Amino acid sequence: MVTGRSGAKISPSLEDYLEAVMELAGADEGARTTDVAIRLGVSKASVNQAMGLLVDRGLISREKYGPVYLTQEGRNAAQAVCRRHRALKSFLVSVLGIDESVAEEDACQIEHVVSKETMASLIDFMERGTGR
Amino acid sequence: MVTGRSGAKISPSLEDYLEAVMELAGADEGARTTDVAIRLGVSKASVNQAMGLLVDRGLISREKYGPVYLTQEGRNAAQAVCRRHRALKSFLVSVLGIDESVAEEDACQIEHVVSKETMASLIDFMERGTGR
DNA sequence: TGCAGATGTTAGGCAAGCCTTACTTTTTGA
DNA sequence: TCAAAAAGTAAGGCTTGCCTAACATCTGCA
Repeated sequence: MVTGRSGAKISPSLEDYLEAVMELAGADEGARTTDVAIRLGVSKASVNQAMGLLVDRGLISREKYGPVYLTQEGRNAAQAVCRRHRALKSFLVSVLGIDESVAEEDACQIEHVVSKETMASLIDFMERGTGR
Repeated sequence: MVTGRSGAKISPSLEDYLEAVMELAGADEGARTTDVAIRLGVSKASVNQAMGLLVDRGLISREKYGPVYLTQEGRNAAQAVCRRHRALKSFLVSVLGIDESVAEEDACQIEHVVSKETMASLIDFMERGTGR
Protein backbone atom coordinates (compact mmCIF):
# COMPACT_ATOMS: atom_id res chain seq x y z
CA MET A 1 0.00 0.00 0.00
CA VAL A 2 1.09 3.49 -0.72
CA THR A 3 0.01 6.56 1.07
CA GLY A 4 -1.29 9.62 -0.68
CA ARG A 5 -1.92 13.08 0.69
CA SER A 6 -3.07 12.76 4.26
CA GLY A 7 -1.58 9.29 4.40
CA ALA A 8 -4.69 7.54 3.13
CA LYS A 9 -4.02 4.17 1.59
CA ILE A 10 -5.11 3.52 -1.94
CA SER A 11 -6.58 0.27 -3.14
CA PRO A 12 -4.68 -2.31 -5.16
CA SER A 13 -6.72 -1.36 -8.15
CA LEU A 14 -5.83 2.30 -7.81
CA GLU A 15 -2.20 1.39 -7.44
CA ASP A 16 -2.45 -0.41 -10.73
CA TYR A 17 -3.98 2.62 -12.39
CA LEU A 18 -1.28 4.79 -10.95
CA GLU A 19 1.42 2.47 -12.19
CA ALA A 20 -0.12 2.45 -15.64
CA VAL A 21 -0.24 6.23 -15.74
CA MET A 22 3.41 6.44 -14.84
CA GLU A 23 4.43 3.93 -17.45
CA LEU A 24 2.38 5.61 -20.14
CA ALA A 25 3.30 9.16 -19.28
CA GLY A 26 6.77 10.12 -20.37
CA ALA A 27 8.92 12.57 -18.47
CA ASP A 28 6.42 15.38 -18.64
CA GLU A 29 3.91 13.98 -21.04
CA GLY A 30 0.54 13.02 -19.69
CA ALA A 31 -1.28 9.75 -20.08
CA ARG A 32 -4.50 9.42 -22.02
CA THR A 33 -7.62 7.79 -20.69
CA THR A 34 -7.90 5.57 -23.72
CA ASP A 35 -4.37 4.29 -23.43
CA VAL A 36 -4.76 3.50 -19.77
CA ALA A 37 -7.97 1.67 -20.57
CA ILE A 38 -6.29 -0.40 -23.24
CA ARG A 39 -3.30 -1.21 -21.10
CA LEU A 40 -5.36 -2.36 -18.16
CA GLY A 41 -8.07 -3.96 -20.24
CA VAL A 42 -10.92 -1.97 -18.73
CA SER A 43 -13.41 0.52 -20.08
CA LYS A 44 -12.70 4.19 -20.46
CA ALA A 45 -15.40 4.90 -17.96
CA SER A 46 -13.62 2.80 -15.36
CA VAL A 47 -10.42 4.67 -16.04
CA ASN A 48 -12.21 7.94 -15.74
CA GLN A 49 -13.66 6.98 -12.45
CA ALA A 50 -10.33 5.79 -11.12
CA MET A 51 -8.66 8.98 -12.28
CA GLY A 52 -11.24 10.91 -10.33
CA LEU A 53 -10.26 9.04 -7.20
CA LEU A 54 -6.58 9.63 -7.85
CA VAL A 55 -7.26 13.34 -8.30
CA ASP A 56 -9.14 13.33 -5.02
CA ARG A 57 -6.05 11.93 -3.39
CA GLY A 58 -3.81 14.47 -4.99
CA LEU A 59 -1.85 11.92 -6.98
CA ILE A 60 -2.66 13.13 -10.45
CA SER A 61 -3.97 16.27 -12.04
CA ARG A 62 -5.98 16.73 -15.16
CA GLU A 63 -7.93 19.23 -17.12
CA LYS A 64 -11.20 18.36 -18.73
CA TYR A 65 -10.74 16.39 -21.90
CA GLY A 66 -7.02 16.45 -21.48
CA PRO A 67 -4.42 13.88 -20.46
CA VAL A 68 -3.63 13.23 -16.85
CA TYR A 69 -0.34 14.08 -15.19
CA LEU A 70 1.24 12.70 -12.09
CA THR A 71 1.70 15.20 -9.32
CA GLN A 72 4.97 15.06 -7.48
CA GLU A 73 3.28 13.08 -4.80
CA GLY A 74 1.74 10.79 -7.38
CA ARG A 75 5.10 10.25 -8.97
CA ASN A 76 6.58 9.30 -5.65
CA ALA A 77 3.76 6.92 -4.94
CA ALA A 78 3.93 5.35 -8.39
CA GLN A 79 7.67 4.94 -8.15
CA ALA A 80 7.28 3.32 -4.79
CA VAL A 81 4.85 0.84 -6.28
CA CYS A 82 7.21 0.11 -9.13
CA ARG A 83 10.18 -0.31 -6.88
CA ARG A 84 8.28 -2.75 -4.74
CA HIS A 85 7.14 -4.63 -7.76
CA ARG A 86 10.62 -4.93 -9.17
CA ALA A 87 12.16 -5.88 -5.86
CA LEU A 88 9.58 -8.53 -5.18
CA LYS A 89 9.79 -10.02 -8.59
CA SER A 90 13.53 -10.00 -8.51
CA PHE A 91 13.50 -11.72 -5.16
CA LEU A 92 11.09 -14.36 -6.38
CA VAL A 93 13.10 -15.05 -9.50
CA SER A 94 16.64 -14.81 -8.32
CA VAL A 95 16.39 -16.03 -4.76
CA LEU A 96 13.51 -18.46 -4.87
CA GLY A 97 14.01 -19.46 -8.47
CA ILE A 98 10.40 -18.89 -9.39
CA ASP A 99 9.39 -18.95 -12.99
CA GLU A 100 9.38 -15.51 -14.56
CA SER A 101 5.70 -15.37 -15.34
CA VAL A 102 4.56 -16.78 -12.02
CA ALA A 103 6.86 -14.32 -10.27
CA GLU A 104 5.30 -11.50 -12.20
CA GLU A 105 1.83 -12.47 -11.08
CA ASP A 106 2.81 -13.04 -7.48
CA ALA A 107 4.66 -9.76 -7.34
CA CYS A 108 1.54 -8.04 -8.63
CA GLN A 109 -0.46 -9.48 -5.80
CA ILE A 110 2.03 -9.15 -2.99
CA GLU A 111 3.08 -5.61 -3.81
CA HIS A 112 -0.34 -4.41 -2.79
CA VAL A 113 -0.44 -5.97 0.63
CA VAL A 114 3.05 -6.08 2.04
CA SER A 115 4.16 -3.65 4.72
CA LYS A 116 6.79 -0.98 4.34
CA GLU A 117 8.96 -2.67 6.91
CA THR A 118 8.94 -5.96 5.09
CA MET A 119 9.63 -4.35 1.76
CA ALA A 120 12.57 -2.47 3.20
CA SER A 121 14.01 -5.61 4.72
CA LEU A 122 13.50 -7.52 1.55
CA ILE A 123 15.40 -4.96 -0.47
CA ASP A 124 18.08 -4.89 2.14
CA PHE A 125 18.32 -8.65 2.16
CA MET A 126 18.73 -8.80 -1.57
CA GLU A 127 21.40 -6.20 -1.62
CA ARG A 128 23.56 -7.69 1.06
CA GLY A 129 22.82 -11.36 0.67
CA THR A 130 22.28 -12.53 -2.78
CA GLY A 131 23.17 -9.66 -4.98
CA ARG A 132 20.63 -8.50 -7.47
CA MET B 1 -5.73 -19.55 -2.12
CA VAL B 2 -6.82 -23.00 -1.41
CA THR B 3 -8.94 -25.20 -3.55
CA GLY B 4 -12.03 -26.96 -2.36
CA ARG B 5 -14.08 -29.65 -3.99
CA SER B 6 -13.97 -29.10 -7.72
CA GLY B 7 -10.90 -26.96 -7.29
CA ALA B 8 -12.82 -23.74 -6.71
CA LYS B 9 -10.83 -21.11 -4.89
CA ILE B 10 -12.15 -19.72 -1.68
CA SER B 11 -11.90 -16.09 -0.68
CA PRO B 12 -9.39 -14.77 1.84
CA SER B 13 -12.19 -14.28 4.28
CA LEU B 14 -13.32 -17.88 3.96
CA GLU B 15 -9.77 -19.03 4.44
CA ASP B 16 -9.72 -17.13 7.68
CA TYR B 17 -12.93 -18.77 8.80
CA LEU B 18 -11.57 -22.15 7.89
CA GLU B 19 -8.38 -21.50 9.81
CA ALA B 20 -10.37 -20.41 12.83
CA VAL B 21 -12.48 -23.53 12.73
CA MET B 22 -9.42 -25.70 12.66
CA GLU B 23 -7.81 -23.89 15.53
CA LEU B 24 -10.93 -24.02 17.63
CA ALA B 25 -11.88 -27.57 16.83
CA GLY B 26 -9.79 -30.09 18.64
CA ALA B 27 -8.89 -33.46 17.19
CA ASP B 28 -12.46 -34.51 16.67
CA GLU B 29 -14.31 -31.81 18.49
CA GLY B 30 -16.28 -29.36 16.47
CA ALA B 31 -16.11 -25.61 16.57
CA ARG B 32 -18.96 -23.48 17.77
CA THR B 33 -20.37 -20.56 15.86
CA THR B 34 -20.08 -18.29 18.84
CA ASP B 35 -16.43 -19.08 19.41
CA VAL B 36 -15.56 -18.50 15.80
CA ALA B 37 -17.39 -15.19 15.94
CA ILE B 38 -15.48 -14.10 19.00
CA ARG B 39 -12.15 -15.17 17.63
CA LEU B 40 -12.60 -13.36 14.37
CA GLY B 41 -14.40 -10.40 15.85
CA VAL B 42 -17.45 -10.68 13.65
CA SER B 43 -21.10 -11.35 14.29
CA LYS B 44 -22.54 -14.82 14.59
CA ALA B 45 -24.61 -14.11 11.53
CA SER B 46 -21.46 -13.60 9.51
CA VAL B 47 -20.04 -16.82 10.82
CA ASN B 48 -23.18 -18.66 10.01
CA GLN B 49 -23.19 -17.34 6.49
CA ALA B 50 -19.56 -18.21 6.01
CA MET B 51 -20.14 -21.70 7.38
CA GLY B 52 -22.88 -22.12 4.80
CA LEU B 53 -20.41 -21.32 2.06
CA LEU B 54 -17.85 -23.71 3.49
CA VAL B 55 -20.48 -26.44 3.62
CA ASP B 56 -21.31 -25.71 -0.02
CA ARG B 57 -17.69 -26.27 -0.85
CA GLY B 58 -17.53 -29.48 1.10
CA LEU B 59 -14.98 -28.19 3.58
CA ILE B 60 -17.01 -28.52 6.73
CA SER B 61 -20.10 -30.35 7.85
CA ARG B 62 -22.65 -29.44 10.44
CA GLU B 63 -25.95 -30.38 11.84
CA LYS B 64 -28.49 -27.80 12.77
CA TYR B 65 -27.78 -26.15 16.07
CA GLY B 66 -24.63 -28.16 16.45
CA PRO B 67 -20.95 -27.40 16.10
CA VAL B 68 -19.22 -27.57 12.74
CA TYR B 69 -16.63 -30.17 11.82
CA LEU B 70 -13.94 -30.07 9.21
CA THR B 71 -14.30 -32.64 6.49
CA GLN B 72 -11.16 -34.38 5.42
CA GLU B 73 -10.93 -32.02 2.53
CA GLY B 74 -11.54 -29.10 4.82
CA ARG B 75 -8.81 -30.28 7.14
CA ASN B 76 -6.39 -30.52 4.27
CA ALA B 77 -7.28 -27.07 3.07
CA ALA B 78 -7.04 -25.56 6.54
CA GLN B 79 -3.72 -27.20 7.17
CA ALA B 80 -2.43 -25.87 3.90
CA VAL B 81 -3.45 -22.39 4.93
CA CYS B 82 -1.77 -22.81 8.30
CA ARG B 83 1.36 -24.17 6.83
CA ARG B 84 1.60 -21.26 4.45
CA HIS B 85 0.97 -18.86 7.26
CA ARG B 86 3.65 -20.36 9.46
CA ALA B 87 6.17 -20.61 6.69
CA LEU B 88 5.63 -17.05 5.61
CA LYS B 89 5.81 -15.67 9.07
CA SER B 90 8.83 -17.68 9.88
CA PHE B 91 10.52 -16.44 6.76
CA LEU B 92 9.71 -12.85 7.56
CA VAL B 93 10.95 -13.13 11.08
CA SER B 94 13.99 -15.32 10.80
CA VAL B 95 15.26 -14.41 7.37
CA LEU B 96 14.21 -10.81 6.96
CA GLY B 97 14.30 -9.98 10.64
CA ILE B 98 10.85 -8.46 10.62
CA ASP B 99 9.20 -7.64 13.87
CA GLU B 100 6.96 -10.42 15.15
CA SER B 101 3.72 -8.50 15.01
CA VAL B 102 4.34 -6.96 11.62
CA ALA B 103 5.32 -10.36 10.29
CA GLU B 104 2.09 -11.78 11.60
CA GLU B 105 0.06 -9.17 9.76
CA ASP B 106 2.00 -9.47 6.56
CA ALA B 107 1.79 -13.24 6.61
CA CYS B 108 -1.97 -12.92 7.00
CA GLN B 109 -2.16 -10.84 3.89
CA ILE B 110 0.34 -12.64 1.73
CA GLU B 111 -0.89 -16.13 2.51
CA HIS B 112 -4.07 -15.37 0.64
CA VAL B 113 -2.51 -14.25 -2.59
CA VAL B 114 0.71 -16.12 -3.11
CA SER B 115 0.97 -18.95 -5.62
CA LYS B 116 1.58 -22.58 -4.81
CA GLU B 117 4.87 -22.50 -6.65
CA THR B 118 6.17 -19.61 -4.66
CA MET B 119 5.07 -21.10 -1.38
CA ALA B 120 6.78 -24.33 -2.21
CA SER B 121 9.99 -22.59 -3.13
CA LEU B 122 9.86 -20.49 -0.02
CA ILE B 123 9.53 -23.52 2.19
CA ASP B 124 12.28 -25.20 0.30
CA PHE B 125 14.50 -22.16 0.62
CA MET B 126 14.01 -21.99 4.34
CA GLU B 127 14.77 -25.60 4.85
CA ARG B 128 17.95 -25.70 2.89
CA GLY B 129 19.20 -22.16 3.27
CA THR B 130 18.70 -20.57 6.56
CA GLY B 131 17.50 -23.24 8.83
CA ARG B 132 14.30 -22.76 10.66
C1' DT C 1 -15.61 25.62 -41.87
C1' DG C 2 -18.05 22.14 -40.45
C1' DC C 3 -18.65 17.40 -39.75
C1' DA C 4 -17.00 12.63 -38.68
C1' DG C 5 -14.66 10.10 -35.75
C1' DA C 6 -11.89 9.95 -31.70
C1' DT C 7 -11.81 10.95 -27.05
C1' DG C 8 -13.55 12.06 -22.56
C1' DT C 9 -17.46 12.28 -19.14
C1' DT C 10 -21.73 11.21 -16.78
C1' DA C 11 -25.29 8.41 -15.13
C1' DG C 12 -26.88 4.34 -13.84
C1' DG C 13 -26.39 -0.41 -12.81
C1' DC C 14 -24.59 -5.00 -11.51
C1' DA C 15 -22.09 -8.58 -8.90
C1' DA C 16 -19.08 -10.16 -5.40
C1' DG C 17 -17.80 -10.15 -0.87
C1' DC C 18 -18.49 -9.18 3.71
C1' DC C 19 -20.86 -7.45 7.32
C1' DT C 20 -24.88 -5.94 10.37
C1' DT C 21 -29.44 -5.82 13.17
C1' DA C 22 -33.43 -7.92 14.54
C1' DC C 23 -35.81 -11.83 14.99
C1' DT C 24 -36.96 -17.02 15.43
C1' DT C 25 -35.83 -21.60 16.85
C1' DT C 26 -33.44 -24.94 19.54
C1' DT C 27 -30.82 -26.56 23.35
C1' DT C 28 -29.57 -26.91 27.97
C1' DG C 29 -29.10 -26.78 32.76
C1' DA C 30 -30.51 -24.74 37.35
C1' DT D 1 -39.97 -26.49 33.20
C1' DC D 2 -38.67 -22.54 31.68
C1' DA D 3 -35.44 -18.84 30.94
C1' DA D 4 -30.94 -17.88 29.21
C1' DA D 5 -27.60 -19.04 25.94
C1' DA D 6 -26.55 -20.67 21.56
C1' DA D 7 -27.60 -21.31 16.79
C1' DG D 8 -29.83 -20.06 12.74
C1' DT D 9 -32.64 -16.97 9.43
C1' DA D 10 -34.29 -12.86 7.07
C1' DA D 11 -33.50 -8.70 5.25
C1' DG D 12 -30.64 -5.45 4.05
C1' DG D 13 -26.46 -2.23 3.71
C1' DC D 14 -21.87 -0.93 2.33
C1' DT D 15 -17.71 -1.02 -0.54
C1' DT D 16 -15.03 -2.07 -4.42
C1' DG D 17 -14.59 -2.47 -8.94
C1' DC D 18 -16.26 -3.09 -13.05
C1' DC D 19 -19.58 -2.38 -17.04
C1' DT D 20 -22.80 -0.12 -20.79
C1' DA D 21 -25.25 3.56 -22.89
C1' DA D 22 -25.69 8.03 -23.81
C1' DC D 23 -23.92 12.41 -24.02
C1' DA D 24 -20.24 16.21 -24.46
C1' DT D 25 -16.21 17.90 -26.33
C1' DC D 26 -12.37 18.14 -29.30
C1' DT D 27 -9.74 17.91 -33.64
C1' DG D 28 -8.23 17.00 -38.21
C1' DC D 29 -9.22 17.20 -42.72
C1' DA D 30 -12.09 17.44 -47.00
